[in-house]
Formats: sequence, C-alpha cells, structure tokens
Amino acid sequence: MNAHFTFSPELPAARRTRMNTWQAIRADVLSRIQSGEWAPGALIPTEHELARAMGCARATVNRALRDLADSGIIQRRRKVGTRVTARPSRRTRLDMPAVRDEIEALGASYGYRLTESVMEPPMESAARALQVADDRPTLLVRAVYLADDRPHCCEMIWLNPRALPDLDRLAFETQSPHEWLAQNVPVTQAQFAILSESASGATALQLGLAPGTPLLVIERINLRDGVPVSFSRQFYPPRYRLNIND
Amino acid sequence: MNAHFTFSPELPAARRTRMNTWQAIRADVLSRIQSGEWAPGALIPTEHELARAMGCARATVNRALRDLADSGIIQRRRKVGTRVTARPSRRTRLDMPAVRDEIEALGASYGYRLTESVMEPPMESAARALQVADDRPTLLVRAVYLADDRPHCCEMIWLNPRALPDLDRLAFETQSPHEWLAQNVPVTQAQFAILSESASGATALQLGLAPGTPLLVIERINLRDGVPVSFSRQFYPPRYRLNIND
DNA sequence: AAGTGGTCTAGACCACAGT
DNA sequence: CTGTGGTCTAGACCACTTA
Repeated sequence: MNAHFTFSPELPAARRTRMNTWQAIRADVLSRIQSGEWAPGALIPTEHELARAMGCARATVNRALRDLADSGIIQRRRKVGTRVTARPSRRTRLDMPAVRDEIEALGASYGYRLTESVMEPPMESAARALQVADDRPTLLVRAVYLADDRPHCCEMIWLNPRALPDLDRLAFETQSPHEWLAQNVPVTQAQFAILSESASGATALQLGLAPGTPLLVIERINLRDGVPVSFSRQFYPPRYRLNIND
Repeated sequence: MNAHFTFSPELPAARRTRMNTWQAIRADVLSRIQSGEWAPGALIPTEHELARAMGCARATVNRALRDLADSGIIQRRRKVGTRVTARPSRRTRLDMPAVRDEIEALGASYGYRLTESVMEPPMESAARALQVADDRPTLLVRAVYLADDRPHCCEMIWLNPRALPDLDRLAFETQSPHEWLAQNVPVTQAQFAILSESASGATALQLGLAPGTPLLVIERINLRDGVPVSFSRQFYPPRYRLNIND
C-alpha cells in the first residue's frame, strides 16, 4: 500500500490540500454532497469503503464523519449506515455569555444595580419553571445591568431556597445572582427560551423606555443534577441584537 | 506515581461506571473541576499525565478533553497546557429549523402563501446584509407561513440576482424561497440575528395582530462561498418561544 | 447471524508557542 | 530547543440494529 503511493502519486483533486487530514476527508465528503453526487436521503459509502478509497485509516474517516454528523449534514446509524440529511436544519453553536462579558465585549464598563430582593410566592410561570408549589416562598431578585452607567438590560430572577440552603439574600447588594451562582453552585445544565414581550411599567422605567416598547426576553433555568435552582428573565431593549454566526 | 496506583487499585467513584471510556474520563475531569479540586483559571495535568494516572491511552484523554473544550469548560493551548475556563459562558447547540419542520413538529399542517414578489431597490439594512448598492434592484418576496391555515409567522426575504443567475420570480408562487434555495443553491454558511420589534401595519395584518404588537424577529443571511445570496426577516407573534436545551 | 458505526490502544510524527 | 496539544495509523473489540 505504501508502494502504491510511491509509484502513483496521483490523488483526487479535492484532497490535494496537504495530506490525509480529517478536515480534508470532511471537505471531500461535503463537496460530494453539495455537488449532488450523494443526494439527500441517500446512503454514502461505509467507513471501511471510504478509508480504502481515500487511502487513510478508518479512524480518520470516522473523525470526519462524526464532525459532519455533529453539524447535522449527515445522520449515522449502526448497521444501517450513513445517510445524507434530507432537509437539514442549520445547526450552530450558541454562546450565552454572562451579561458582564457581553457588556465588556462592547468596550463599556460593567455596572450592576439591585432593585428589589423579596421572599414571596413566585408567579405562576416561575413556579412551573422551578417545579415548586406556587404558595411556597422563593427569593425574587430584580436588578439592572449597566453599560457605562446606562441601562443595558434588566432582570428578574427567582431562586429556589430549598435547592440553595446557603442562600443569603444580602449577597446580591453588589454581586449579580448569576455571578453568585457561578461561584457557589455547580450548575450542570441550563435551558433557555427566547421570546418577545411588551415592556410593563416597572421594566420600562428601569430601562428608560416607554411602556409597551417591544423587548427581547431571554428566559433561563439553571439546573443542578436535574433540580432547578433558578429561573431568570432578562429584558433587552429593541436596539439589542443576539448575533449567531455559523 | 504509577506505583501508587498499582498498589492502591481504588478509583474515584466518579469513573467506576464501567471502563476507560472517554465519557468516563470526561466525567472524572468535570467532577474535579466542579468540586474545585482544579480551580477556574488553573492548569490541569497534561494529557500524558492524565493518561498515565487513569490508565488509558492518550487518545482517549484527548477525546475527553476535546469534548470539554468544545463545551467551553476548558481551554487548550499547545505548549502551555489546558486551563479551566475562568468565567465560562454557557455554550450550547442551536438548531435553526426550517419553518416547515417547525410547523410539522407542532403536529399542524404546513401552509405557504405568497403575498408579494417585486424587483426593486432593497431597503438599507437589506443592501448592507447583501453587500450590494442600495440602488440595484433585488427581488423582494413576502410570504406568510400557515399552521393549520392560521398564520404562524411571516417573512420578508431579499434575493440577490447577481449571485443567483437562474432566479425565477415565478418560482415562489407555491414554494417558499428557503426551500427553493435549499434545493437549488449550495448554501455554505449562514448568519443569524435575533431581536424584538413592533409589528408594522402590513406585518400586523398578515399575522392577524394589532399594530404595535411586539414581535420576535429572526434575521438570516445565507452565504455561498462567502457571497451573500439572501437576507430574510421572519416575524413571530408573542406566543412563539424559541427553546434551547443544553 | 452479520454488518455497521463507536471506541480504545500503543505508538508515531507534526504544529505551534514559549524559552 | 523543548514541551504541549493535534492528529494519523493499523488493528482490535464492542454495541447496536436489522434481517
């Protein structure tokens, strides 16, 4: 096999970039898919066949195909094979940054102002998110995040005292609940929802907007080992854009 | 150090699940990070050291650490080593589904209605997105997507005729521009932005909402080999939630 | 029962970035 | 130069799923 390459150094054009890197294999496979040679819904060759055809180890093919599967371009099933996704959705990475990072990335100085901190029964959606009865008191914290002393977004966050025994409602005078959580609670999982909502009176006031202004709302549930520890709603003014690059 | 492990076969509980799988290695490393044994910002042992300590091949350790790096838990740099991310943002996967899939996932029947299809100079934001002069005509298509014959969302999409030579403005009577693109143009990359906006008169009418209702707007730029081919704005009513699970 | 992808190994070489 | 992560190889065994 070595001898083969020694005597016939011709290689398929698509992978002449450098060598048998998994990126080259991925590019080759991807180009065959995009050219229509391997049509949507069809099976592509097995790893063994590809490895033979490309003259590389199967592990390398596997690495390339796994990457394509992660991107949603292909779908793999044991015993069945690898299929080109029929109508691929665009799968991408999304970083949900901490608000502090978001503000500092703008080149602005980060500021935090606590507005309210009360122990009271949660509103219905919060009770549902935290999976607690809606007559059990939870800690509701309201705060405004400032970029160069101007409102960037504001937040309501409910904290579940049963899941957070060492919760101290005085901790949030100067530190945001999210940062406190990051330092004190090993959050293992998070769930998000993004939606649109009209600014209510209090929220509008905090953001310096007219009531009824459309807001972008990012909801977040933090879980520790499957148990919800917090539910937050962050409100962003219309000028805000959540950017996602493929 | 080998001797230590040889004479005391006790292993940390976290990786007694089964064997030396990369998932077990990842779980072990993750638990050490979450327990604070390896603090944020600190260097963790090298791959060689971990492989020796865990009694597995370096490739297995590499697989585990690469996965953690993909999740943003750790950061790796050649020659310097692997560091625990100081203030990790939540990094997750996001599927931007085709509207058809979105509707059918609700168990509803998909419908599409073309509202307008005109060749005209693009509005300023569309010209910027498509990187064309704003006095050059582009094809603007407006449409409504229906779930069980009720408006699900509506859309404006600008198509760049210079990048799409075989563009046929009659193609969109029965087929949505996105599906036409998916079948006819190898889109290699996409950029998204999510924001909030008030419903204008025409949009409100199409969605059956009062003008001024807050809408969720998803903007999308499709690129082929770095060249923008389309720019779309999809408008969703307040009942819509974009859900993201970690 | 058989065929496919999923993974592990032990070793090797390379690319990159500090020193 | 040196040490770190990044990758490739050839082979092996396993897990899952369909027939």
